[in-house]
Amino acid sequence: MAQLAARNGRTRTVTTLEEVASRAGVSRATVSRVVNGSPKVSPDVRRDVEAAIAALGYVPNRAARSLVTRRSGSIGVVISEPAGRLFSDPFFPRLLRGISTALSARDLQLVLLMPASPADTERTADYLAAGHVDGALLASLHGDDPLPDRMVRAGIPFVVGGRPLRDMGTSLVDVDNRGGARSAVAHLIARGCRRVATIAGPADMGAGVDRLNGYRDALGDANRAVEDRLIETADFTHEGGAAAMGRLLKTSPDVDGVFAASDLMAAGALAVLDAAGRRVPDDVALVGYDDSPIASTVRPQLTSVRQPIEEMGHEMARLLVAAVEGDDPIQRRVILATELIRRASSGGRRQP
Amino acid sequence: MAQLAARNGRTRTVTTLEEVASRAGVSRATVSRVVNGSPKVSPDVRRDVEAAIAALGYVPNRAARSLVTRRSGSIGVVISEPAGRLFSDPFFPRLLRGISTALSARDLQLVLLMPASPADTERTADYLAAGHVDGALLASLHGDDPLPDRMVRAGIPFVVGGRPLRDMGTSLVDVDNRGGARSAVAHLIARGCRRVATIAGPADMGAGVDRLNGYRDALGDANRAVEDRLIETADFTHEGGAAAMGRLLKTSPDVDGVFAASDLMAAGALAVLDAAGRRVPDDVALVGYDDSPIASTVRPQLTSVRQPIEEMGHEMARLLVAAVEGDDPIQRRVILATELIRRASSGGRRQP
DNA sequence: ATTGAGCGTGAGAGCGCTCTCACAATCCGT
DNA sequence: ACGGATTGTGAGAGCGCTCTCACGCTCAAT
Repeated sequence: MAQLAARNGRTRTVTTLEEVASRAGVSRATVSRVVNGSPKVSPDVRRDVEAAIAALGYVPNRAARSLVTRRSGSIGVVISEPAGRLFSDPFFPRLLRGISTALSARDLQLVLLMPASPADTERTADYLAAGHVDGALLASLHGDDPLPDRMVRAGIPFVVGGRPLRDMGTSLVDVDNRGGARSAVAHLIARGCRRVATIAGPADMGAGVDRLNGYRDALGDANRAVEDRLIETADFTHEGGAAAMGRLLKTSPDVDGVFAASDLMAAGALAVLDAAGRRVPDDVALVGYDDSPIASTVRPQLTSVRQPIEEMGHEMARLLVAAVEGDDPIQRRVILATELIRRASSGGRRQP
Repeated sequence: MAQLAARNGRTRTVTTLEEVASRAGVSRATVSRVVNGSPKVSPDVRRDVEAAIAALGYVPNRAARSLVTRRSGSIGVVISEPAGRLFSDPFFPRLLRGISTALSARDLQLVLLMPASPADTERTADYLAAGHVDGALLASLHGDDPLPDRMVRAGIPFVVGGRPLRDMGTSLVDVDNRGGARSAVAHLIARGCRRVATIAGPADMGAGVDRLNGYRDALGDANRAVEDRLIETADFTHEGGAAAMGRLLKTSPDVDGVFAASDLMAAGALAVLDAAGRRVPDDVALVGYDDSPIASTVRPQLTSVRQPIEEMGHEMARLLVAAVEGDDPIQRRVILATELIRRASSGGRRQP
């Protein structure tokens, strides 16, 4: 066995195919076949080889394998989020968990990339384009992100999570933001709200735009006009939501229902309503989005739209693996359904 | 240039050292020296080679390099957290961000591993022990995690983040949980609280134990006795904190100060105090821990202990890189300072 | 002039694996 | 019993890189 002198004086032993082969009395090629599950190995030989592998604790060397197969066995996951949502919302841990379980089932490594600056993004793009990974998952792209273009040019398969504003027709997994928002607003209308306002997300993010459209859809469904004065835009944060609610109370004191495009904004709105002496849900019914932990932390607890985030990660990984392994060049788009979670802030369950 | 037929019909070109060498009119070895920054290359040759590299867009093949250097160029980061804290606290995104920036500056890949079950943990251990990474970072180990043992046996360098309960004397980075808790409780005492209770974290986690000890320290500093009835244990969650506060109000209605070992528990306690008609901070002053987003979301905002989490990630990476690259077998332990953030829940800034 | 050190460069081996191809052994149908 | 298909196995090339070693050159010291 090769003695690999570790840098700290300890010694690590490494077993090679060759050694397994000689112990089992077969050739390297045969051991390779056993390791890779080829069917063309007789049962007795297979048994002997497996015994030798177990006895020696053999583990294939990934680098050597990659060198010849031209596959790295790893997938890049890019999270290019400038701290804001990254640090206030458990979205990314959940997404990563979903991706991780799907990839490890395929014995693929998850290489995490978190560019923190435009220069970083450039380096990330270089890294991915250099072919160091077999494919990439791009989460929460912002408007002008150069990554998709670079990937296309480099010919690296990738899947985008969350619809980017500038949709390029690439493979995509998203949650049904529009449908979720629509059901949230429909719920407020069904509950009896006459003036339903919305605190929309940023207009430069797919989720922001889609949820606003869902709001419009629901009003249309109920044959109501969309009034500009009832639409305020914020940045998904607590402070932004509070400010937007303040503006709303000033311009439209008659609102009796608010759909906030994130729980954080809903919480901010809640604080402002509270301070203004408006009771929730009696005077103003409130619905958030994301069903984040904060939704069940504030009082009253927030009715909110739950998204299948882990499933989204799963699905992204599944699509990418299909693109990498299969000869399937088809662009696929998956939209996952959301679920409205009814809590006290909108008067709980729908009143008949 | 080698034509690499991508599986989707597109074609990718790959440049090798050999091609760069022939274009620059030198040998492979010389190009290798330029790429790796060896000083033994004459300026003119270096210039020619660099020009050829740029012209061909050459990028070294990591697999081939790994095969001979016996370094993978990647670091495993293990987050073995069973969903609870993972999804409610931005701890991990921040830690990952810190680790990521430190590693990418060294051109090391971050391979993320998120075992979701004991079987998964076993596979993760196998993976790491097989030497597929140059080292590992283990975040938030739980009591009986088999990882450290396996790593030691396999001779893979690693650094632990957050003191595990069963401390094995390995390299470690932690925040000063004990000191942070101590300063939080000292703050309550200085503010004039006479009966300071604590809602402690789980006794099977280092952070839980350390923060409880910090509570004891502060009482001792003030020459006060530690009363068991003033110590309730919970699981770091909102619900747990609420339940603990409920018990506390029943057994010790005279409490006028509470130190909760997490913001989530503090928020739960706040809701219960509210419901019980106790005003915060006037009747009961409250301090949390983590300075998570929720601390500034609830009303009144929570005084809390802020931890330098990104720095923790940085430091972990730094230590590991030193262990991997240097011939430094020394076990190092770094404890990072915390900071008390004063807000309304404890009456704001210290009253003179 | 002669030696030796020093420096830049090239030749070539080899890292551990996969995969093609050739070959030997077995099987079938006639 | 015989040719041809089928099956399991081994030999060997080669993936792209690093690294050791030898070689030729220059230059200072003798």
